[in-house]
Amino acid sequence: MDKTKFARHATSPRQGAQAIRRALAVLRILAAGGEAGVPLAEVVQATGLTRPTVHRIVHVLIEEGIVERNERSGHYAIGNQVPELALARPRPSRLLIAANPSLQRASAEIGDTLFLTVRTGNDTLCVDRRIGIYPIQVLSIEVGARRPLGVSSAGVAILAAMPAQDARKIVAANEKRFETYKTDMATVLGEITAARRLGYGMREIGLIQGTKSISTWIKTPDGQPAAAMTVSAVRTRLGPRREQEVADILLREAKVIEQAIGG
Amino acid sequence: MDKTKFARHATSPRQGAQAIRRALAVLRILAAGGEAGVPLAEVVQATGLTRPTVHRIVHVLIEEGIVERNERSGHYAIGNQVPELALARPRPSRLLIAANPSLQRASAEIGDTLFLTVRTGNDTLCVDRRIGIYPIQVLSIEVGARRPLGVSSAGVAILAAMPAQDARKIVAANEKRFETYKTDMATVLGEITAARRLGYGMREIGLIQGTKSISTWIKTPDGQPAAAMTVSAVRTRLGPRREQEVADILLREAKVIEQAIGG
DNA sequence: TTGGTCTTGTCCATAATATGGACAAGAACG
DNA sequence: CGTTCTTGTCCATATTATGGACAAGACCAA
Repeated sequence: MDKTKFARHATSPRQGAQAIRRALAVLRILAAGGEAGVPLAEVVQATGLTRPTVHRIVHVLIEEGIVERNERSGHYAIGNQVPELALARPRPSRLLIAANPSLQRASAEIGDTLFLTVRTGNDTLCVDRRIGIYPIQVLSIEVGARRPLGVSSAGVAILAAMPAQDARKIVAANEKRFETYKTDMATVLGEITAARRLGYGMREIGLIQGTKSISTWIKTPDGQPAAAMTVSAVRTRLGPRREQEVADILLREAKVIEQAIGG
Repeated sequence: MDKTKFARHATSPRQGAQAIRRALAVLRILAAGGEAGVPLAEVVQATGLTRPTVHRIVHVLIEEGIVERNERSGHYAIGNQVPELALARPRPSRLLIAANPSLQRASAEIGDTLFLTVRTGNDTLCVDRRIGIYPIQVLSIEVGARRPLGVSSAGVAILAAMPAQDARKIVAANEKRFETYKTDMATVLGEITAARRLGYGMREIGLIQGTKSISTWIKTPDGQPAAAMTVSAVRTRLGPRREQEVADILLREAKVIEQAIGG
C-alpha cells in the first residue's frame, strides 16, 4: 500500500513487524492529540487502518500503560509510561541548547511569542516557546504540540526548505490527516511554493482566528531542514513593513543557529 | 508461559497483539540500560525471547526512530522519538509535586543523597534526586535510572509493602534479569522479608561498594505502594544509631507524602 | 595459521498470529 | 423510536511473525 519509506543508508525496509509499525503509527496520532486525546474514529481515519485493528492496538497499549483513556470523553491519549521510558534519554537536545541564545535575543527584539519547532517524521513538534513583552500574546501552541507537517506555518517552512519531491511525498502521506485541520493537499502545496519564493513561511490566518505567523527554517549541515523558528502575533501587529523586519530578525538568528549546530 | 497479568477491573488480558507486547518488553529492557544501552544478547536473556525475534523487533524500532544503536559498542538504547512522544503529556506528576517539600526537608535534615523512586511495571524508576550538604555524596543513581524491582533497596521496600503474593509474582517475573545485577530470587525474597520486619528497606551493600541505603515506601490511598524514598551514603556514615534516626525521618516524610496524594 | 568462543545478523518453511468483514450495543438527536 | 453517530466484539481465514539452523565477523590463545 505505501511504497514510500526509503531509509537513509539503503537499508531495506525490514519486514516481519507490521503490527509494531501499526502500533507506532497509532501512537504518533495519539501524540498529536496531546493531553486531550483523540477519538478512536479519528485514529482510524488518520492511519487508514480498520477499526477493529485500531481498537485492538489501542487497548493492548492501554493494558501496557502506554496509552490512557479519558473516561469523560472516551478519547485516547499518550499514557504515563511514555515519559517514564523517555527518562532513559539525556535531557536537552543539541538544537535546544544551540537555539537558546537566539530565541532569547529574537524574543527581546520582537516582543511577540516565539516558537521553536522541529520535524519528527511527518510531523512538526513544538519544542520551545518564548513569551514576549507585548501585552497581547498568541499562546495557542504549547511545547509538545504536534501537527502534521504542512498545517502550521512552521511546517510549511520546513517543507519549503526540503527538495520539492521529498516535500510532496510527506504532504501526500499526511493527506488523510489534513481534513482534521481543515486544509488539503492543494492548499498546502500552494503555501509551500509561496514560502520558497518569499524565503520564509507565512500565514495570514494562523491556527487561531485573527493571528498571523512567520517562520524561518533551520537547516542541519547536510542541508536537511531540521527545525523552524516562528513568530505568532495578532494580525494587526504584523503589517507588511513589520513583517519584513520580523522576518529579517528570524532569518538572521536562523543563520546563527545553523552555525552553532554545524560548527 | 506467563499466566500473571490480571488487569484491575477484571479486564481479560486481550490477545491479538503478541508482537506489540514483545516490542514493549524489549523497550523496557532498553530503558533499563539508559544512555549506555544494552547488548542484543542481554535483551534476549532478559526477555526470554529468541534472538531472531529480538533482532527483528529492535531493527524495526530503529527504522522507526524509537531505538538507536550506539555505533561504537553496538548496544541498543532508547531513541530520540520517545521523548518526543512523551511531550504529549503534561510535565510533572502528582507525586513529584506532592513529594517536593518532603524531599527538601529530609535532604536538609539528613545531609546525604535522597532519591525518590516509583514503581513502573516490574521496574523501579528514579524520578527525583536531592544532593545533600555532606561533602561525600553517593551519586551512583541518576534520575531516569531503571532497575528490576528487587535489586535496589527502593525496590525491596516497594515489594515489602505489597501483598506477599504479588511481590513473589513480580520477583519471579524478574528472575531472568537478576543475573545481570548479580543477585537471585532467594536473596531478594530474603531482603523483602527483612524489610517487612524492620518497617523499611535496608542494604548494607548498595549497588556501589562501600555504600549503604535505607528506603521507606509510600502508599497510594488504596494501599498499593507507588514509590519509595531512599537515602544513600557511605557505609561508615550510617551506623545503627544514625540508621534509626534517618529511618525515622524518612518514615515521617513518607506519611506526609501519603497525606498529600491521598487528601 | 587454526580452533575456540564470543558476539550480531539472516534465511525461510511453517505454525501461529493478527486481521477485518460483519454484527452488536450504546449514546445523542429530533 | 427511527437515524446516525460513536465504540466494542466475534471468529474463520490468510497473512504475518516466528525461531531453528546457519553465516559471518571479532577477538583471543596456542
